[in-house]
Amino acid sequence: MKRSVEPFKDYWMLPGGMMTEGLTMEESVSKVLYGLTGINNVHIEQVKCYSDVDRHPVKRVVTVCFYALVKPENHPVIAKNYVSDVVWHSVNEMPNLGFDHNSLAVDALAKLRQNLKENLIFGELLPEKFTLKELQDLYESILDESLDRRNFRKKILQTDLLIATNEKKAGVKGGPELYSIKKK
Amino acid sequence: MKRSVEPFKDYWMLPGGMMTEGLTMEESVSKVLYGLTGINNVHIEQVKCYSDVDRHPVKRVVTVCFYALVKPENHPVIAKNYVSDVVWHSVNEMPNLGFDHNSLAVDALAKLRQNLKENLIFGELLPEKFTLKELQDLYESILDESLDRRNFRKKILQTDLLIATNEKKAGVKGGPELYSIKKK
DNA sequence: TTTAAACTGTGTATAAATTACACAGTAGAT
DNA sequence: ATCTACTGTGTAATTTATACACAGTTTAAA
Repeated sequence: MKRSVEPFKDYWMLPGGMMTEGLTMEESVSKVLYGLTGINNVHIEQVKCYSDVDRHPVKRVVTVCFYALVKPENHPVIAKNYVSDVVWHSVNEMPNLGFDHNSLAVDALAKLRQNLKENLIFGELLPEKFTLKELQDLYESILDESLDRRNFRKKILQTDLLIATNEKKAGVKGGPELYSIKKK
Repeated sequence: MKRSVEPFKDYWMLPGGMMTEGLTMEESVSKVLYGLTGINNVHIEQVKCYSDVDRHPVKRVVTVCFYALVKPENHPVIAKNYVSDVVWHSVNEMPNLGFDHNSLAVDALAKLRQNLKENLIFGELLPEKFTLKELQDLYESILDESLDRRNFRKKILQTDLLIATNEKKAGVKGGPELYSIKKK
């Protein structure tokens, strides 16, 4: 989002704000995100805590960074509060960010990739039931590499994280099987 | 350490305390650790932030957990402040801890293992120059599994993280080569 | 000083995991 | 009815991980 106040006025930055008394960090993060962008009800994951003394030029700010899994079409963004603009940037073509947010973005992306690979956490980025092609497309866009279709399918199925629903997805040629995440 | 005040009086718990104004989280952690146990000048790594509203029964406490790499013989411990005893417990025979510190301990151990494997971070747990045997012993005790000596040696050498010093360790049969961590 | 004990350093064969790759079948679009 | 775009599947080749034994060196003990 673009910041409309000093310091770092007119800089792009990640959405951020204060913790709320009586809420957990996670609840506060969701509240801040909603308050600045209108994005609501999304899955978040903790990245890391930043506490350098001078990371904010005016006052002392300790930040715990989270990333959120947001499907843009589900969440039209609205700039609110001290924000003049909210825009989606490709992770490969990001502007320079204010504060130390370049570091936060790098760390968050690394954590996202790790979580996708190790735990298959993708929140609402896919619907409840999805095809292996859709899952592979998600992997490829997040990891930014292309994967062999047969090997991907083999590997993902033998992890035993998915269950076949015995339904086929309509509207797509080939009539692919729909899968869902196995709940433990 | 054993706590001498309420709440959780006489419970075992991990050393913990308040952040100091003007210090980073890392500096505060070192100061707290020193203030409670006398342990000083050790490598620390961040684990995770905990913010459940009721994790402390009396007041609201948000904690960022760190682990430290401490070689006990280098740091005789002294119970200070509100601590009645400081003792080393094997990770396999730990008492039940007060607050939510059982969770913190589990998460910290997992992070330590991950950091050892992925980044070969072991702080002062080995001397500047060490033998492959000493490194393997460290791996085995932290990971709690035994490793094949030849395969370990092969694997660790091909990571290119170590350099041979062309010195041999005296006082040990076989006259093993000393290695040190390659600084980047 | 000789001998024993405890350790170091090394290579190869086997098993397991990962990678590369092609074609027949199905559903939608024309 | 035909074309197009997609799905679903197996095997061979390569890479990586595992299992395993013996000769050489140094210290400690006799």
